[in-house]
Amino acid sequence: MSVATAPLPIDQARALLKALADPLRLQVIEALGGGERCVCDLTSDLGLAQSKLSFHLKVLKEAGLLADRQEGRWIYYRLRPEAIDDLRGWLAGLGTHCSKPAATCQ
Amino acid sequence: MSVATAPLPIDQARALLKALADPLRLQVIEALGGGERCVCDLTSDLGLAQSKLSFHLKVLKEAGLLADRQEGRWIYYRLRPEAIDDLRGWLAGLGTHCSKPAATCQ
DNA sequence: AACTTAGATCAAGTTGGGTTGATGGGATGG
DNA sequence: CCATCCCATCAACCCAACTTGATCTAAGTT
Repeated sequence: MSVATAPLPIDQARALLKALADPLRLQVIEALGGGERCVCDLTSDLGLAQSKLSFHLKVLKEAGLLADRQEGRWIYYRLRPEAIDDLRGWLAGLGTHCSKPAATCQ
Repeated sequence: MSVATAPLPIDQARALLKALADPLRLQVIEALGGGERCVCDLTSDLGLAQSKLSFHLKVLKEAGLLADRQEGRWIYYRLRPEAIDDLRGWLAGLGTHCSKPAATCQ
């Protein structure tokens, strides 16, 4: 069983959504969905300019979606599934009361 | 119990994320989380210019996050929780294999 | 120490997308 | 009809964020 996470503040939810809402970053996320990778592998797999990938990795990391570690001169990035779970939990709260009928305008 | 939804194509996931990744649209989503509302109420509740709200409602609707209906001269918008569930399901698939260790670079 | 490689950072250029104000169009009421 | 209200649409403007190419730093190598 999973531990219930505290409800995400809306600003943090938005930061996660914004970080994910980029086609290139989603490719990175999907690539890392298969496991930890070093930057050089991501660069060649996705066919990206090095500075471009570095820019997007930073965005994802600052949003809390990625973690990294250094080993020699290589840096390995991995997903932080907690961040994704937090966002999923936040999204779950949205639809719960939405079927309440509107007060009729007049 | 809920019916299992087909896995979302990545482009559609991105469209949903992009639509949600805006502070104003998130306010709209939250407001509609409480139930259906007409545009005039949303305009006054959120203190928005009418054309601005209309623009964002269109974005959300085209992403599949909102549905609307007309009644006289008023138009009521409501959340489509299926869209949110689809996105949640897509996010759930991301973290499942991400703990696989990286192949060591050398 | 000099060189090479992995990756981050920076400045300049470009653009997608949000904002603003005005106009258009359908529905109701007088 | 004519006026009014609700909402969508359009054009012009503006800006945050992405891209590009160059430079910088740190770790290894010789």
